[in-house]
Amino acid sequence: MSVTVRDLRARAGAPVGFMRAGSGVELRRLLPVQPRTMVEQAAEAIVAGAARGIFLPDDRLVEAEIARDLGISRVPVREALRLLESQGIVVSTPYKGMRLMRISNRGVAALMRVRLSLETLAVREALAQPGGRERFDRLRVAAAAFAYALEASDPALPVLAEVEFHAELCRVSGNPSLLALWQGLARQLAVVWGLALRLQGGLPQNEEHEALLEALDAGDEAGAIATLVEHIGRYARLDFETLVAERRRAPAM
Amino acid sequence: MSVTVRDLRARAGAPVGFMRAGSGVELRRLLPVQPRTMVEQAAEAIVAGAARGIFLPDDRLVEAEIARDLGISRVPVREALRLLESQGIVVSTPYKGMRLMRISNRGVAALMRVRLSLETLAVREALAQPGGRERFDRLRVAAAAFAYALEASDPALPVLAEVEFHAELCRVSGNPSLLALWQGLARQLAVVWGLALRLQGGLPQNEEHEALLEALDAGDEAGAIATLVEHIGRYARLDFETLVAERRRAPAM
DNA sequence: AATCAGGCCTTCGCATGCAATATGTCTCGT
DNA sequence: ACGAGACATATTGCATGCGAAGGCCTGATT
Repeated sequence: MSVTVRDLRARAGAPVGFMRAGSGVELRRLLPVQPRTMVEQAAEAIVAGAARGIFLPDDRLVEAEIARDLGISRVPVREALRLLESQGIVVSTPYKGMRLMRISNRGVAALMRVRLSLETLAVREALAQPGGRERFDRLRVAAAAFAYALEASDPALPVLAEVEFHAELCRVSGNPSLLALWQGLARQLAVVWGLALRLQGGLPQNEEHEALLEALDAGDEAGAIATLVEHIGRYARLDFETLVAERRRAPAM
Repeated sequence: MSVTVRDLRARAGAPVGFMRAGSGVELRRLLPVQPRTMVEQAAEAIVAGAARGIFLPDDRLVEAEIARDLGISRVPVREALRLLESQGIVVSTPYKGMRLMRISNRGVAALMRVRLSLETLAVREALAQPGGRERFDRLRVAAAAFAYALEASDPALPVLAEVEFHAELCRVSGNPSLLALWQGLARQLAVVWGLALRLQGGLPQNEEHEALLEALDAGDEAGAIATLVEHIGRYARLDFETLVAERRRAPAM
């Protein structure tokens, strides 16, 4: 039990956007420090817990339990859960509590189609943005970070880096609505990917990032989109349902 | 002040999904009644208030004030605001409070591009669904409801019906992720449309719904998407910034 | 033996209260 | 007069507590 506490707290320090400082605004030395409220930390801890397999899909998320583990009261936990609810990570039934999102193969496939649609738009708008190839520098940094994360011992790091790479793609599109929407999806993806962690072939390859970057540099919209289709389509072919079932039988795996 | 109370409470009864019972599952007589918590009602009341012009873009949303107006405590209001935050309707700065989303012409245009991307996917997936033309019956109902709402005295009704029509479009796509994402956008759209209420040309025309339905019936994907582009592009050409400025000078208008 | 009713227990929903932070104002010194 | 510092107020963030709804177990009844 106390392991869960440590785990959640530890993860809270390495959230989805863990590389924000590195890949973000490099020029401004002192980026404005925003006070991190319990709510955000709780939300990130819950997502991280799900991505880590501490919570499995369709598991019940008991407020009091999470609050105890995080060492805070139920109120910020509730708010965090609400936040996650409208992002589709948890589903709430009044007076019955919250559960982690269910994962079905159909659901993941549908999710990936939506995601592909958003990222296709991101590619189009990124290419339509003014500026030269230096627009994509941050994307290059993210790709490098991903390659680096692949070498790390922690299998969760590539997942985070992968999320960050695609977040950058949406960011360079210059469309704030697009980015916001994608951030919501990213958390769902983090949960899904958490399952596929140890699956060979589940992790994306760095070559695909490079290929995407090359197509972007060349202004090759169709090529970039084709790369995306391939890159994202990979996940839609995995069998998440049996993965969940296995994980439920052997939680330690 | 007590006007605000009444207004918010009244609107809480006619939320964005106000026609859910009518356009929803017709066959099952008794659809399961879910207890409506204060949080949902508060969220809908806030969105409705924004769509009504009670709150203008970038206005501060003081928890205690809203709680007083709604006659509830601050806790559910906070949760509602969190919910809206992750949908982009309000932006929160820790210890400084929540503000309603800002509206800029660029922002609306970007939002509309994202929306168009989602609805394009909706059309594609809806056409790919099995079944005959009866798949779109609910869409037809929504279109009829919109036509009916145009005749109503309340200028807010067509906006709600318009939202509902497009929500149906996403629903018939059979893609739950797509629908969920769109629902989040819908609330932003409700706020934006609230501004354009009295603008001639701001309201959509029913003919476009009919044209879309015809194209869908014919299985004409390109035609349907072209209609959507036209239909949605209409909004991107409005000048929301001066609209907000005018509204702020003459709130009673 | 199966079923249904009743009570208990868990958990959620919301209210109240206090601490923490920001902001406006006022005074004081230069 | 102008700016800096300190106080006062407004508002948010979080904790605690109580009532309410749902689930479960037990036991009585058919």
